[in-house]
Amino acid sequence: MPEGHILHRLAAENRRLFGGRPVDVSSPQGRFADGAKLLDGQPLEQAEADGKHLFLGFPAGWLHIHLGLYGGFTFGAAPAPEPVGMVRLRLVNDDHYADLRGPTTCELLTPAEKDAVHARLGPDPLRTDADPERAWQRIARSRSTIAALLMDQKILAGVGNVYRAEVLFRHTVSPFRAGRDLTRAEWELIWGDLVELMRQGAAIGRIDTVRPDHTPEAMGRPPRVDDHGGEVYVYRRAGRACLVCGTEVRTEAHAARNLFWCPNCQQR
DNA sequence: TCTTTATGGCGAT
DNA sequence: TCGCCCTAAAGAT
Repeated sequence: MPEGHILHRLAAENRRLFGGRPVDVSSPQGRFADGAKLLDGQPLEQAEADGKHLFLGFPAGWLHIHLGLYGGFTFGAAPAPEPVGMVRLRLVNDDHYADLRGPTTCELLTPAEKDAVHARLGPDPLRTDADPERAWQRIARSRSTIAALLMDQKILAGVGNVYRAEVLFRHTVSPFRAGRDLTRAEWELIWGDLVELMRQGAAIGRIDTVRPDHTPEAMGRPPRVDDHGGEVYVYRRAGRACLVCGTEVRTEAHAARNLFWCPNCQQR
């Protein structure tokens, strides 16, 4: 269930549980057996995220993990139980274990290869070294829709389908507007909002985007939590009433991903 | 016991 | 734009 905020949490969690001490590394499923053997018994020295990429630093190299659409970590207290299902990677020390299932990527990289991954990513709103100007330069010149641009990891790293839908709603921007038709002021508000929303998402571990004045409580409706565990305006709310104006929220496949928007609040 | 779905991304066409 | 890869859980039959 990974957008960028989750990866930053995972970096912190791995650092907290395994940082600075030797880790038993294995691949119960077998698909990462060779890499696991190289890392087994080494201390975890560093952990960081960039966009949706997670990097765990060991003396033998950087373990590069990308969760893809449905990869995920589970953590628990030692002793680790018998692996359940397809456990690609297992990290264990005296106190804790972590299981990784279903990642798109789980590989060992050299420092140069890791640099190459960073180089092909746009600025990540959750990183202090992010330069939003790099993203703006590309958006301002692009004929692609802002919906497609926000999801393009070369333009902006870490934003996924939920944050895309929600940040466009919050700024009443139609997903179908071309990047080059956005004003600089609109972009600056969107970027600033992403920084704030994703920081909060990283802090609490779920995506909440509904402003206090639009919560069900404030609107006099019964409380509600969406499927993904947070409160959102439009993501996966197709056919239901917009929390602001009551218009039916729409959905449509756009570049192979489901897009959600309010046709009244977000006019072209 | 199936089929579908998912907060991603890649390569082929 | 399409098919495909990774996996588990929910929904349909």
